Amino acid sequence: MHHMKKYFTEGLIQFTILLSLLGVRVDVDTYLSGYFSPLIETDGGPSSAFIQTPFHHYRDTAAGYQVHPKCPELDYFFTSRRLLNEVRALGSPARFPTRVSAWLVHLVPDDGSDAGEPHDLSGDPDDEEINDDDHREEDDHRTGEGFGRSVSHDSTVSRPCCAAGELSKEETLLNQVNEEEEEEVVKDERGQEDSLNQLTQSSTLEQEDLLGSSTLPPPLSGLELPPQWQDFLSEFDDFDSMVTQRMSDLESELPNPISYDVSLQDAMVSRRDTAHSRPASSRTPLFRLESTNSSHSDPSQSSAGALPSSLFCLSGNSSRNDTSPSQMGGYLDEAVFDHINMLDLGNLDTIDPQMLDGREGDMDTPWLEDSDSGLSLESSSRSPASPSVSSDSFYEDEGGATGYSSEAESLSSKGGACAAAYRDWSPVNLVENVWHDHTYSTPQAQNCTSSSWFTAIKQEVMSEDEAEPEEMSRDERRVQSLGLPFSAFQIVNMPVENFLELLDSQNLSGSEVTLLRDVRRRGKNKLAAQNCRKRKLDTILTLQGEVDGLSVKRDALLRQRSHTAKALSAAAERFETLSQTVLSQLRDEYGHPLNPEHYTLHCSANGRVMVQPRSITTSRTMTGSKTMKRKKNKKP
DNA sequence: GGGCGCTGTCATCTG
DNA sequence: CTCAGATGACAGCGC
Repeated sequence: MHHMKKYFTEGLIQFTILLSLLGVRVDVDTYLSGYFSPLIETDGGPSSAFIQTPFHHYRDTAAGYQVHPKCPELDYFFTSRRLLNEVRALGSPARFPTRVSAWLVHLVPDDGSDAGEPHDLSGDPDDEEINDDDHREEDDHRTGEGFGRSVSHDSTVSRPCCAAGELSKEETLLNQVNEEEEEEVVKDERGQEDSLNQLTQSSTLEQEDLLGSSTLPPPLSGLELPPQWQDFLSEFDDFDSMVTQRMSDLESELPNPISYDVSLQDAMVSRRDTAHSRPASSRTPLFRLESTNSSHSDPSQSSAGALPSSLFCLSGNSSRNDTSPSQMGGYLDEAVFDHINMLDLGNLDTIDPQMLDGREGDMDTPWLEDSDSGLSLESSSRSPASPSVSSDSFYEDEGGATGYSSEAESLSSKGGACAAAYRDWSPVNLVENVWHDHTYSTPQAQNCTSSSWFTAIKQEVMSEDEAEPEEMSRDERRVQSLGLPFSAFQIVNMPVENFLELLDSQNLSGSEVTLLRDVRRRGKNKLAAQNCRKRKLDTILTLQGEVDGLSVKRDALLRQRSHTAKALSAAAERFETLSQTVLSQLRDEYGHPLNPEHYTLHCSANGRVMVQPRSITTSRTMTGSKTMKRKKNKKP
């Protein structure tokens, strides 16, 4: 019945696709809701694909396990789904290039050779999940096997032209894989999982082994033992295992010495979140991912409607339309996003969403907001073309700085005037990112010619004059008193060549030149001082975190030492009790019971247990101590 | 009024 | 040498 429904559904989809190609829209969601994920028709015309928008549903049916893989009419469906998979794979930059290059090349007509037997991959849903999950996880490591398998599942759609020979062989082989082999694969994967689990448990086992090896020696050997000895030795074994168990308990009782490991960035993020009330939508992990992608992607590509830009559209809609979290989770793969967010790129969420949408920022954003001198903190690292801005800086710098780098890069790549780039700097972003920014580059207009720069700045000043004047600093007033069409902020942040050109072109006197130089120097130094202080605070916080972590670790070690000492004391006490019990049951050559005060049990290194007079051990200990003392005396 | 934190500024060093 | 950045020290200001 299940297969009949599947085939009927496939026929329905085929018919629907044909109708859609003719321009007739058919809603099959009502039927497919219980079988496929809802199909949403895109507006891209006949070439558009049916997209299973909820990625989680899509993931559950990934690789066509529940869809008949041999329906050529489903090419678009599979292609779109594969592309969506690639979009989702954007979370892992290492995966994306390989698989996209394999899928976007050309379409090979189906020769029917592999259309005979569909893979019976839809039989066991558990296997599907395992295959799907493992496939995604193993892509990073087992590119050959994982890729081959993925190709085999979608072999009716298209074939990768790169490494075609190899893949086609694998494909042919894999098409002949029967159900048993699939089960074996699943078993192997489960075995790998088990091995992984074993690996994760290995450390624990090693610890237990170490603890076990540290216990008392094995039972008596080489002695003729009476029945009482056998009982004693069995009890001794129990004691041995008890000590081991106790040590294991101690290990389990001990908490993780480092109960938390909060990075400075996390601390800064949490601090920022509490200190600034930003819209929640702009701080969601969803938005982080897209910011990350935007940083990775070439602006030209993103503007050309590449995959990242489509993500931006998702972002914009979701953030603007008040999408519920569940809906967000339905549209995007949190697993991928979490993976991305773990890449120390979380602070990219502070990029203005309007920037990501390619829209112009707030044109009336005042630069001089919170500084009485007019040289706002936000000016730091807000250059549209700072010398440090490069695509490589994304990987080298810390997140906040990188976010600005990408932002500035996108701005400069738009080819707009530098003034427009200045206007697009939202001061709010820097206020939040200053905790992450350790480059603290100053804004500069590197890519602008001098004339265009002056023009842009003058236009900006004109627009700025229309805005309400903030409380001006001394330097700001001094600059304005000179009648220059520049603010102190601009004088501070303009490139040095532009500044020199300004000094030459304005026919300034010596004192005026000195004043402008001082204004520029003070402004830069002010920013430097702010950055320096923040850096110092970061260092203090980092060190404080390290101190806290080390303190926790020290406490755990002290507790562990206490527990170990107690266990050792208990073991010694137990050993003494057992020794007395054994000695009381032993007889000397005259049949007299051994006095426990005069004899003791000695456990040798080879596992033998011998009865020795206490005087011998005492004398041995004495001689040993004397030898040690002699050696110590000889050393100096 | 003194303490404290923040901020701007200066001097100096470094790259 | 110039410039930019970093940093210690100091002063002013507000709480």
